[in-house]
Amino acid sequence: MSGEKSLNFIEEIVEEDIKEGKYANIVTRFPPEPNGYLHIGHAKAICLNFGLTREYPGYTNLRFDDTNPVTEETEYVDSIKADIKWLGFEWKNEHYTSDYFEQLYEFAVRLIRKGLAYVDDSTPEEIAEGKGTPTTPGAASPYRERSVEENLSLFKEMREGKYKDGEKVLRAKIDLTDANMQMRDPLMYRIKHAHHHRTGDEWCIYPMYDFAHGQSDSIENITHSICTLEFVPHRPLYDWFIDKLEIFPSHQYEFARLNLSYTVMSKRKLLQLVNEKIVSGWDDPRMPTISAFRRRGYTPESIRNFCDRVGVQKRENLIDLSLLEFFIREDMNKKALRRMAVLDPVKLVITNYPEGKTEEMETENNPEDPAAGRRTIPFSRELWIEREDFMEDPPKKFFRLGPGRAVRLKSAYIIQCIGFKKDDKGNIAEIHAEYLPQSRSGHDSSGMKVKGTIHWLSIPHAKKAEVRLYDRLFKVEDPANAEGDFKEHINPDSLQIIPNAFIEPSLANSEPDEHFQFIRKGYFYLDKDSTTNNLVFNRTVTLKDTWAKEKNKE
RNA sequence: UGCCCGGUGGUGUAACGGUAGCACAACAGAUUUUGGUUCUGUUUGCCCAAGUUCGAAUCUUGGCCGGGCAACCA
Repeated sequence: MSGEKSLNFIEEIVEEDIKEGKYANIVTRFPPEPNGYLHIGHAKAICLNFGLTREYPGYTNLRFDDTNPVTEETEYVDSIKADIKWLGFEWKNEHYTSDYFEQLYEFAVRLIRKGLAYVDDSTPEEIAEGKGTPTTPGAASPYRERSVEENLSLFKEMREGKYKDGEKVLRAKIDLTDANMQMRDPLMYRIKHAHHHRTGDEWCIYPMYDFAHGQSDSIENITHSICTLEFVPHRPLYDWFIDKLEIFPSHQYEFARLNLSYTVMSKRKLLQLVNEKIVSGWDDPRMPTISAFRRRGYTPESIRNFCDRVGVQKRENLIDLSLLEFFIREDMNKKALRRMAVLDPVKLVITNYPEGKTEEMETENNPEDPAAGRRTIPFSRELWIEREDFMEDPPKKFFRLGPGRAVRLKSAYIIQCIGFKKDDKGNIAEIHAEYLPQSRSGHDSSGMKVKGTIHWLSIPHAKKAEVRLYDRLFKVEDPANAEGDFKEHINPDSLQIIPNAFIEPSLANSEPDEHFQFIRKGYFYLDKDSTTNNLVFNRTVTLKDTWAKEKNKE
């Protein structure tokens, strides 16, 4: 295989189907339930489904699987559409399973007529008991042998609202002894006197997912119906419905869902984090949702590249968070404008620099992209530098400031530390240094070489901003499968707010959608909480930090 | 204990009977006015056992291990 891209197993199937002439065009669909926000796991499914119809002739539908009115809301419909578009994909048709309710009802009637479905008055407990266990066969319900006529009229009455929630259900009549639990007379319809986000109060019976999903695929002529592994045992049931109903044979293929380390991926758990206010909302930048990644400063490209790289397979997986971080760093390195910001300031006084003097220092916006241009930054006698860039008693490998040590101020002068002051509590309050006038950036005739370069801001010129630093939401790699409740593993330091960070003047006019690198600190993105008077920056991701590793070795 | 799915370096993912490769991570070095970027190099792997074959990660059989299935959820 010389340089050819290797295909995943679904692409292989599609390619084979097209080659054999089974289909001239393929149709796929992305079928979210509007009961939560989309997460990075959905992104994988989106890239797969929409990606397939980019590579091969055909199209992809968006279908909202809205068969459970109790949990579904229009807010979720809107967020899902926005997220798919943001990721860069377009659907051909927008459908809702609820659009097929009448058709599905008719399908159910058809099965009753064939003697393949019956109304059951049993309680949920009785039905559960009647299903048996994986190792013991189930037993028939006493209502299993009702006549077609009786079933027809009872089902009609169910629809008409004659019964209360839970009083009756419609079940498929298959085989209570099947080794596959899904085939033991599964429920097709249940009664729910609930308001539906689209059909309102028109219906009081709703189809189960298992009776809606496959048929909806069939109605839309979906050729390759792609879903996750947990539905593998359901496939024989879908095939059974298709066979008995004699409708378009859509085929289901299953892949392993994406798991990401240090987070959770189930909508139920994410909803808990939102409802219990552990995070500020579905788009809290610590969440693994698409809207959270967007807010945090991730780009569609980075997420698509990530999804490409993780591949499509049937084995369980737990992807390293560092892989996702690699892709956003890769993208940001090309795009982000470099800026100076001091997050934890300490004052530096250049004692031999004239008081009141200001110089404009020129510097590049992005060393990786000359087209990004250059800008100037004001320099003066008193500067903010990062507290961690000074050590009173530094080790040999510390290439920053310490008594007697010299560093380059990025795009400005080389300075040498000549002393420092402490406050009452023993904290460093002020650092004193002298600069080398001949060492000005771009005009350096000092002949001096220094090992380190640090960032800085002129105190009289610096502006303030709020900066939010995020870390992984959980302390353990796989919180969902860790000992105890997943919430016990929340990382208490996942959010650090710096209300008064300093930023360079040019940053004061930041526009939304601009990505920045705060030099030596990481990539940052303007948060939606920003106002003209109070800019808020989210840290998208840190830079790789080999010094941090070096420090940890001790 | 029934049925189904799956096991390739630390994590992902290739190989389609013919030299186990790629990415991330890790480690070492070079370059660097970001301890970033870039570049170079290194470590680490076919779940086990039999069989078929000149040759097996790949095919067969048996084991072992992991996951899923018994919601009026999807």
